[in-house]
Amino acid sequence: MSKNVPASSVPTRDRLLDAFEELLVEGGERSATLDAVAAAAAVSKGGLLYHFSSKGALIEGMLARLDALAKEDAENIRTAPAGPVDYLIRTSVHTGSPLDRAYIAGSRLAQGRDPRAMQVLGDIRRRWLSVIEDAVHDPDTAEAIMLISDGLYVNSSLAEHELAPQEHTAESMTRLITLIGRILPQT
Amino acid sequence: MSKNVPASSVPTRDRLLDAFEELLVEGGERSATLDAVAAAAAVSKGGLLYHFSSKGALIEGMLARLDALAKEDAENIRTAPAGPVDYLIRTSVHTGSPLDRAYIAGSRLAQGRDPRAMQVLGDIRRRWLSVIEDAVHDPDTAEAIMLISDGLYVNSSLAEHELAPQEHTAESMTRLITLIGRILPQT
DNA sequence: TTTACTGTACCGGCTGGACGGTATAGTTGT
DNA sequence: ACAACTATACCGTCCAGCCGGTACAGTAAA
Repeated sequence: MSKNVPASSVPTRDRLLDAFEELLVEGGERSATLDAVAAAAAVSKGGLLYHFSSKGALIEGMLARLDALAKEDAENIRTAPAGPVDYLIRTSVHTGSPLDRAYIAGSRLAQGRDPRAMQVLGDIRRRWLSVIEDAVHDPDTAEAIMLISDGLYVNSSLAEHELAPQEHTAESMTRLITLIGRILPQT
Repeated sequence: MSKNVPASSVPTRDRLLDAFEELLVEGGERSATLDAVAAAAAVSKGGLLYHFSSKGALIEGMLARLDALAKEDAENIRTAPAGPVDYLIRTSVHTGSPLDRAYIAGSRLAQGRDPRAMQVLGDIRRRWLSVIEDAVHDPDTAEAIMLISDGLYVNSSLAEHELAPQEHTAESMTRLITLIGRILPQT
């Protein structure tokens, strides 16, 4: 009955957050019930409520972790060797990174009209846009690049589970970035 | 012989579909319950189930109408006086048109992982992409334009109810279209 | 033209299951 | 001893789907 598995090197709290995100990504808001989250994290329902006293607390915990990851990422974008635009576009297709998963999970909640999730996602986008604006020195160009990034995210999200409208391969991303080069202000 | 109810010139079936879409758009998947749909359409629950024998049937009815609207729209894009790209981009921000509403409603279901909704949305996107490809004669450029369109849709959807990351005005759309002009293959 | 019947459109109460949350008694590792 | 759980039972609410009605329009034979 006991899980003495060494898998529990990860704290239960984080495993619960991971399970919550996974359920949101795979099955949408409706499937992410407290019972399901507890089961997926191999924790009893009581155990879940020990760490997060309500579903709202679970959501806030998840959004807080997303926000922290996004802050790190903004710094990665700013200091990327190949440049912010290259980095942003390439990381806009899902790689299965913690930030990816957390971001999609947050999107699911935002689609469910959760105001906290909408707030956090809005903040993250503003942060990214600001970094790109600093890099390209033109608001309209920055906005266009952000739109492409947004589009990639959405498509990647739909494509994740079969039936992609189009594969976004490394080569196609390179061609896309070349194309974006044409809208950058001439230096 | 006249209808004693002049207000409901719209058939009940369509009013139910309208109400379903509205609830999906405004409140997400969770709020679009059968009771809520019936109430919003000023019909009893029994009346709803007379027209749509299950929630699945309601979803399928909504998606069928969306698909029909999208087919008309693809034709509008192809034959637009200002050109397909101009038309596609300008109609990617929400105007409150029936297609807009239906499309967002479909997106909500797709985020909830409904395979029928994902299928329909995928078909629609492929149709649009195909029209743009015919217009710009380059797959990569067409894909980039579609990504911007996707991005506009998502942002418009988040912006709809307060807290837009950025207003998308008529002027900013014109500037965006000018920018897109730079990635078109030289003629 | 009355009576009997049929189909369409709709009402509203009910049930069973799922979900969020509470409670509580017991267990395990440090 | 205390924190970190497990296990189980329970409550109120919400929801999808079901069912027994009602109202009425048309139709058709007597």
